Amino acid sequence: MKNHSAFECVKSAPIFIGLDDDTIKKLTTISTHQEQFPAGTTLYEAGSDVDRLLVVDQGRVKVYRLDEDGQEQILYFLDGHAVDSEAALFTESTHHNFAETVEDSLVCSIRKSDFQELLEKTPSLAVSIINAFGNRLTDLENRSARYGTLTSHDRLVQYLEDTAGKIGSHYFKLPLSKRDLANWLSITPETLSRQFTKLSQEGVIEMTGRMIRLL
Amino acid sequence: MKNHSAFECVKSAPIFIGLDDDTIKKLTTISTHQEQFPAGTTLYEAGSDVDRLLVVDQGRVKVYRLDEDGQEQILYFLDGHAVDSEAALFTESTHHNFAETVEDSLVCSIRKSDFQELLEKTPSLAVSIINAFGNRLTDLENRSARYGTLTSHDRLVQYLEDTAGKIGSHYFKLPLSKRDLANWLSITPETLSRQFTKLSQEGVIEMTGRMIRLL
DNA sequence: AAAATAAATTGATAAATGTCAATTTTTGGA
DNA sequence: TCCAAAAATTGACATTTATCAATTTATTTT
Repeated sequence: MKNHSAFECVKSAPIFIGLDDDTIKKLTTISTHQEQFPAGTTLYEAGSDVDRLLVVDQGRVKVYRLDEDGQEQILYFLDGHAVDSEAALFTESTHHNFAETVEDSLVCSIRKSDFQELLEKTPSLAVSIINAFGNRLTDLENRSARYGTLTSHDRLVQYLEDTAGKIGSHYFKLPLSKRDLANWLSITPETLSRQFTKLSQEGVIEMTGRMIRLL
Repeated sequence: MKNHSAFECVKSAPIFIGLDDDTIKKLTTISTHQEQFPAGTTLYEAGSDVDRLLVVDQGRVKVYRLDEDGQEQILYFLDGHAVDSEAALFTESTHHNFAETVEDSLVCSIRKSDFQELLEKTPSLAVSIINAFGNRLTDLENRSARYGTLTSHDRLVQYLEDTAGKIGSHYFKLPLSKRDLANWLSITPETLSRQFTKLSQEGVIEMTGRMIRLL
């Protein structure tokens, strides 16, 4: 795993896009250096204090919560250079969700208090964050609007098309286990498996293990 | 309909909670005075420019989009003193959604450019907005996490309990038409009707028209 | 590499939800 | 108040999806 500098880690985060290098440098000074976590590491748990802002430099982090039956409900994934705050960096004092790496990941973090202090001094930073939150909101709105009415078949097609678009190729490896994917699409693993079979029969995809080719 | 002053309209908006009166006054100076719209008025359409921030003082506004079949997908409602920005006040230049009053409503608005200017000068305003967006995000996350796996029966119960909680009474009038409610819960009106019948039989509610009593 | 564990698939069945059509109820103007 | 239009309800049926159980395939671990 390539080890970026803390500066690059912060600079490449979408939430900080558009900030001048001076501000980035200020952010870097208050950020911890990168830490490496193996897949399966819990980064925070429901009930723990929200004391820092996470920036995922490399890898993938799954944010989820547990329902009454102890069932995992995946809320979203953090990948690329995503920044997590659980949308609660300012109001909430405790986490409501769980965050766990699903791949080996590099993560740097910024302490909440340091961040708030800097924010008060740097309005352009605030605007960037509002933008980033706005984008997350838009994503979620899209998801709930589209996935709400679609059949499992169409939800899967949507997901595959979205993923191909993001990755920029029609041939890719599923970035999730099929279990997690089923959870993400709010269907059972059995139904997912059947829809994959159906899509193969329909000639929409070719699938070998976790590799998918969209036709 | 009671006609608040523009000051009260702005001050009571959750997004601006915690701001000192000076900042509120500044906001008031750049906000338009209240406008009254009858139910069914379209406030903006997909494709039009995002040029102002809406503050709903009284009434209810439905924000939705149209899918390929021309079907309405309700994204969220703005009521009480909610502020809409379509989460795109800074990044997007055009609306992706439609907004329509579902009750006679009082709305005041703030021009985008004026608002951005003030924001640059007033860090505490930015923090408030980040909080408000964060809350919206949390709401949406809760919705998609909870509603994704629940049956239509349980989704309806959840909704009724949430609504009773918000209104602060176990006896209330549905703030939506049953059509819109079905859409909101991602089920058909027929299924909704059957679930209402079932809840009545189970003794969970008493229903007369749009009046609901939660037992 | 073999054993142990977890993940994925498949089949049979039950439960939930959507669809279509007919009717009743409600709502909003003339 | 009455009438027309929209909304809500109900029934019969088709479709989708979940559930449970059994098996096969992957993935870890020793």
